[in-house]
Amino acid sequence: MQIVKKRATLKTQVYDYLKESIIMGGLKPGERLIEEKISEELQVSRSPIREAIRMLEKDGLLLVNSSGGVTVVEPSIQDFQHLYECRVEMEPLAAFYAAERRTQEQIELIRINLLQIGKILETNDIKKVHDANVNFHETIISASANPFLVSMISHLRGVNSFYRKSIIEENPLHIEHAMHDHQQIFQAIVHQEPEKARQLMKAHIESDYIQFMKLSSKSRED
Amino acid sequence: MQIVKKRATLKTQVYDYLKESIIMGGLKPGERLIEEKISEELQVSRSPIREAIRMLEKDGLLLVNSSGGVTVVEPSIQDFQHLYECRVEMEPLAAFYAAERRTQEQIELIRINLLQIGKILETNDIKKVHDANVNFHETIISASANPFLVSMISHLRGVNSFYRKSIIEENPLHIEHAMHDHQQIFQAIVHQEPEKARQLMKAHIESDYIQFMKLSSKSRED
DNA sequence: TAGAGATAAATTGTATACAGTCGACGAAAT
DNA sequence: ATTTCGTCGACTGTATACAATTTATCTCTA
Repeated sequence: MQIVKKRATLKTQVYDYLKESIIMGGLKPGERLIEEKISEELQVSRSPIREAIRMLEKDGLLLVNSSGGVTVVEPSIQDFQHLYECRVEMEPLAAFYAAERRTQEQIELIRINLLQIGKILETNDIKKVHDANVNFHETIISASANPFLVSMISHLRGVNSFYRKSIIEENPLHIEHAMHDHQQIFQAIVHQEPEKARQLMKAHIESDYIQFMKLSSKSRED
Repeated sequence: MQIVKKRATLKTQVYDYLKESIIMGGLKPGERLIEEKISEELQVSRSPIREAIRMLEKDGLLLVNSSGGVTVVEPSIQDFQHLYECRVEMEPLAAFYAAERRTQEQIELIRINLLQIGKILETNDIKKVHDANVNFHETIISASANPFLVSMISHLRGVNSFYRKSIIEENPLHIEHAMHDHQQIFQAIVHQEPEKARQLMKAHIESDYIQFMKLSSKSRED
């Protein structure tokens, strides 16, 4: 383990900053990024900025149009459908391997996470509940101990976060329901029941998807 | 559809060149890339090279070590195992959606591809057989009409190609077997039987995996 | 007024210069 | 001989300058 943190390079910092901005909504879908503007804003030359942009492009968060300009992606309903078609297979797969390979520490991490969610629920702090939920999923994914799976799912979840800010997670009923799912998935992982973990996770993601489709069709009626 | 090809920028050309070199083996696993060297070799400044490197890094083909230098990834047997754990779920998923969504043109593409393989087989040109096989898979993946699936699988297949150059595909029995699988998968897609296509593809990839594991364990004994 | 060119402004693409960092090599000290 | 510092060379990181393109603006014409 490295004790002294490696000095972060500018390109890394710019990358993190832009990614955060996109996911948190500071940069809106469809918005164009101007290298010079970012350069002024962050007091950094264009070189590291351009490298960060190339990375975000590969992450699927930025889109280059034919004439070189880059814009924040604008996921369509169709995109979300495609996203879920992937998530609904891959996260259960991660749960499967997590059940096989999880370490004792990882079990503890999840246990603590679940306890936290319980407490946070009482405070009604939606943002924190959401973060804790994301944390639950990420811990399981990383417990799958498959780097490809980890990277692909985090890619999906990155794009996914465009809608995560929306109302879905604020639906109290949905949260209760999710909590219950999480508990069950946790048990399957603790007891090393891969197939069960997979199926529970699949049902969980599917219910998330249905929830999303309901809300998005409702918002289109408005 | 854009008729006139967008003038390729240098960063794109460098990216393509390096990617090709890595996949084709001109750049060997573990080999370090020196920006200045590439710059001289291609007569291009370091700026576009650096951008290309950032992209290849995200593709999982290059690895940055802690002190900044980049090297070509050296996939371990474990990596291939992880790779297959993903492929064995995702390519069948692609076959599933391909069976649902394939267009008439795509069916024709696959049909032609299968005919070609038949002819090429007689000539014993291993390289061409291999290319045609890759083509078969790629057509199906793109027929799934899910951009996330397409991008993730092509990512996997990119890394996968490190071993594709090996003997596996040169095993004549394996080729015959693969041909048979391909025919069946094609039929399922033509008749729009998603679940059947999925299962056939799964069996197909699994047999590929078993083949690979056999060969790799054999080569370790040598 | 709409449209076609012609300019100018904005923005990206590429090259180059220079600063900072890491590692190898070697000399001095023990 | 081994260790410890320097020092030098090789690279990478970042800034800046300039070229090439694209986009906006303006003017002229029909």
